[in-house]
Amino acid sequence: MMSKKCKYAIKAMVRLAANYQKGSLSTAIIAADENIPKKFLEQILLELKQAKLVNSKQGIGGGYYLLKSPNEVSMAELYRIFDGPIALVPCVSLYYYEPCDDCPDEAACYLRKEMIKVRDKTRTAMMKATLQSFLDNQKSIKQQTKRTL
Amino acid sequence: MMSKKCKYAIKAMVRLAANYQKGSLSTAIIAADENIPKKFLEQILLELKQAKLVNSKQGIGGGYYLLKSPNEVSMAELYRIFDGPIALVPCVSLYYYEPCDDCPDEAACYLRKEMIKVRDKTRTAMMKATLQSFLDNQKSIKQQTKRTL
DNA sequence: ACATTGTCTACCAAATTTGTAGAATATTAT
DNA sequence: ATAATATTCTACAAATTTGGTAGACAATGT
Repeated sequence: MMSKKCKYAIKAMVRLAANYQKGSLSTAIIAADENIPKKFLEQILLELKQAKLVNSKQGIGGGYYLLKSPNEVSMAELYRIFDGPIALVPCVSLYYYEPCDDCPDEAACYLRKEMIKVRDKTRTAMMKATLQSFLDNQKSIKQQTKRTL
Repeated sequence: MMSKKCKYAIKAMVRLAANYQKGSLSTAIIAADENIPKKFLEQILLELKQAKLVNSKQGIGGGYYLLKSPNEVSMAELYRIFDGPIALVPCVSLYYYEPCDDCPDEAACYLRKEMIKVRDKTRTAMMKATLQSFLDNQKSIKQQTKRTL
């Protein structure tokens, strides 16, 4: 499971993506719109700034804005920032590699091959899930509810 | 990431799979072979028994043995027992469904579609990773080290 | 000057993880 | 019978992670 922090980050990023190149959004607005505790969201947005995914402006009319195009930011990237490795075991992680402490000889590990397969499938799917794809979903959902009215 | 408990469970199950229909193995032996804290492993094996994946015999010569064929038990099943949902968010979990508490209207959630895709890819890969596939890996690794000698 | 908004650090409660401890129970060999 | 072996069951606990809150401070626009 993904942490709430990570899910909040995704929702905040989608909100910023919807506002891409249209100025900045305040934490308060994003928090209210997306149902995220404001003070918690502040920390999250700071981390996103450190990761160079967003930038901010202080003062009245200030807030956060996306630095990259919505199709350049994926769930995989956000997951790694907030929840760490996508891999199920550290010894097959691409970005957070560590030897497993219960594993005396990595080359002899009969788990790795399947762990790598799982990682790759998950990773690919998570990389395909870009902010843009979320925006597209949002749009098509809105279209659908409009039709049913 | 997978919990250590789950990883231990997989290793223990592979060990039992290697001994399938050849009698029972004691906790002590499995713990020593697979580098798992014995007392912790006891708890794990009890949970596996409750899940009807293994059975046990007490007393001298006793221990645990696999109830199902090695190709009938997958990593997906073990993951669910020890780490819960494979899905990244509760609202797309097949076995542990729950509404997300930050989500007012599930039908309007623009995250679900991609979350379902990720879940399905991960799930499929985890279901393909059966105890038998681990045994096969183990065998081919042993063959390989034999050739390099 | 003042209201607004982000920045930074510290703190905190609850849950989860990763075990350990020990007594009780069942089984088997002698 | 009894000793040895092995599972069963319950409780406990330290360390880490999660999901936040609080408050002082800094920057910015009007």
